[in-house]
Amino acid sequence: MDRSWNETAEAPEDGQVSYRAHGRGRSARVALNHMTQMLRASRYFLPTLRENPAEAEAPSHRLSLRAGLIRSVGSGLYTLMPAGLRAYRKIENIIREEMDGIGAQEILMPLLTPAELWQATGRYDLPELFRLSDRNDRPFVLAMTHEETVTHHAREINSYRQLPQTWYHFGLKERDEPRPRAGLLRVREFTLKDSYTFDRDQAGLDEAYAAHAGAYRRIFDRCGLEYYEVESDVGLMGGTGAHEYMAPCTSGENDMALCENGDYAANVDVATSLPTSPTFPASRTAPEEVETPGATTIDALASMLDIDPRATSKAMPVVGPGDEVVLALIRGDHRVHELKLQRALGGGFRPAHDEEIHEVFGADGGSLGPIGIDVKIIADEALQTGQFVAGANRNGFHLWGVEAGRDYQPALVADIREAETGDICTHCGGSLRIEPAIEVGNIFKLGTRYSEALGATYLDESGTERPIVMGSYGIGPARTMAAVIEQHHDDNGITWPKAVAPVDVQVIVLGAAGQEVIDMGESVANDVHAAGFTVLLDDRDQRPGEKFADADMLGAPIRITVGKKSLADESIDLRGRATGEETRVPATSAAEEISRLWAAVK
RNA sequence: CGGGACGUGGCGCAGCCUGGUAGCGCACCUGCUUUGGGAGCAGGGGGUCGCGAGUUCAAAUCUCGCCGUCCCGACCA
Repeated sequence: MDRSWNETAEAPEDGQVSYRAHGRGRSARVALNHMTQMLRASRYFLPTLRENPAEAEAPSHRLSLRAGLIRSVGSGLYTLMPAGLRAYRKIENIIREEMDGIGAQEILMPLLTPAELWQATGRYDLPELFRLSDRNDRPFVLAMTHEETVTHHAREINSYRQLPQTWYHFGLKERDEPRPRAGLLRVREFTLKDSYTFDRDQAGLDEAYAAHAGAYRRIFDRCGLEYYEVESDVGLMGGTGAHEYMAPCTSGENDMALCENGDYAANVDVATSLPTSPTFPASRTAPEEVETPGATTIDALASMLDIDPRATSKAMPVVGPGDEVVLALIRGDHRVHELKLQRALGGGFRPAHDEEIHEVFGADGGSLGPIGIDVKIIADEALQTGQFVAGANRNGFHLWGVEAGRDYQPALVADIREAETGDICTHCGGSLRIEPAIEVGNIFKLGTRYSEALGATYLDESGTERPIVMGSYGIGPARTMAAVIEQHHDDNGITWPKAVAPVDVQVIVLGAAGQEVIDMGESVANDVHAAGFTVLLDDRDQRPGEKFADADMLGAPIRITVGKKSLADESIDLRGRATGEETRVPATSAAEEISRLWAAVK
């Protein structure tokens, strides 16, 4: 068998009893994993749209609505319609197989959760958390993730002999998102495959983590997704390491830095890179004042002095932790990355107000610099070498030749700038580019935060009580489905990878061509179905154009056309959705030809 | 939470400025013709114009309030 792996169990030669799904009183073909079916468009609820829905902009959002895969119930709330659920189940099955493959055990935890568990971990007050009460006023939450619940269960683990464990489930999550967007890409309710590992120590966690990374790569590979495994910020959860699986697409919410040579990929929140080198003006032995009337922007300054904007520095006064005014200093052409600066400051910050700036610097924004002031300076790494033109802290003036270490002493030199396209890869010297991507999965070394908070401990060989070392891992199957659509579509609709397509083959019977053509279409569809494929037979009384358009929209990997022409020479037309290649084959060899073509399509 | 836009049959929209019969295209139902890339003709069904107040003889239209939706940003275990 050269079909995708999860389908061997459904092949006709497996000897299973075959039922037929459609039509009362008839039989449906049932297999262990999922059914291959013979679906009839005349009876299948596939509400395709002829026009673009006004509310949908992202390609996956637009196409899932137009192909009849999803319908909205409210902001960030979607129903998967029959065809949408079929694709979703394909992805779910792939995930389940790979999780089982690394020895993970499937469980199912409730959505409704006693508030105590969340109070115990200090997460009860998260703004995204839906809170509610029962009739006796007992507080509950709708789980937005299941660390609390799973750790509650891990309290039953007592001995090192019971470790390691890996548990997973496909569970609903509820999140009061500030802004749901783009169809399935960011929603308020969704099913997450979340898994949790329990180990004795960091080494065990490292192993579990690596196993998950392997499984995740296989999952996304099988789904036909282009993705990058990138280091990510451990965020508010703390923890000792994390990666995200990022699928590049125009609708992506995160920016990634990618090396042209493929040896570096990171979320810009944590990306490190080297800036391109400026062309410096003649160096000075000491800072030298220059009049720059009205030049309060880097562009204006650079053109007035006729210098490379990269040879300037830019000052951003902020009020950091402890209400202290701090000067963040970066190169003129760079942008401060807020999260990085926040990490360097050790807490949140806000831009300083105009009055605060004037009081501390004696000058206004646009003329600020690091010299002659009594303020803590955080300088970006890019300013370490070279002489830069900096603000003089005197309106209308700048300084030539300002050098870190010689002319001012930064309290801290740190990477606080946004990586940008054109930066140099620290690994290989290649060129980096920035691309948007959507996060389809993440893996996270939690450590002992939850086990300590909830008292999930075990006794080691020496009888010492230790907290269980945990990891958590998530994949959103519906978001993955949306990401697949983002990456696999054209002007006419979705071009599904075969492993996740809602149906394998669509058979179009053209027009009211008469009973003979209909019979031929039925016969071909039955043959192909019997060969182990899910078939959608378009037996509707519709115009050819509409049937072709719907077929393109839904995007089954292979389309078969049966029409008048077929009667003449007993032939049918096979067309690959993604390639558009069409071939004419004898109708009697349909099943055989489809199997052959199937092996070739992606 | 800040900024912007929108809410009128299932879908896409016009009408609103300048108050007076709720309209168009698609879809839907019936009949006839048609059928290899979203048909034609004829007939037909379907709308508390988001909700609530107010102004007015009269409100889809003007005023105020609320709700909802989308987009940008902030945020995002």
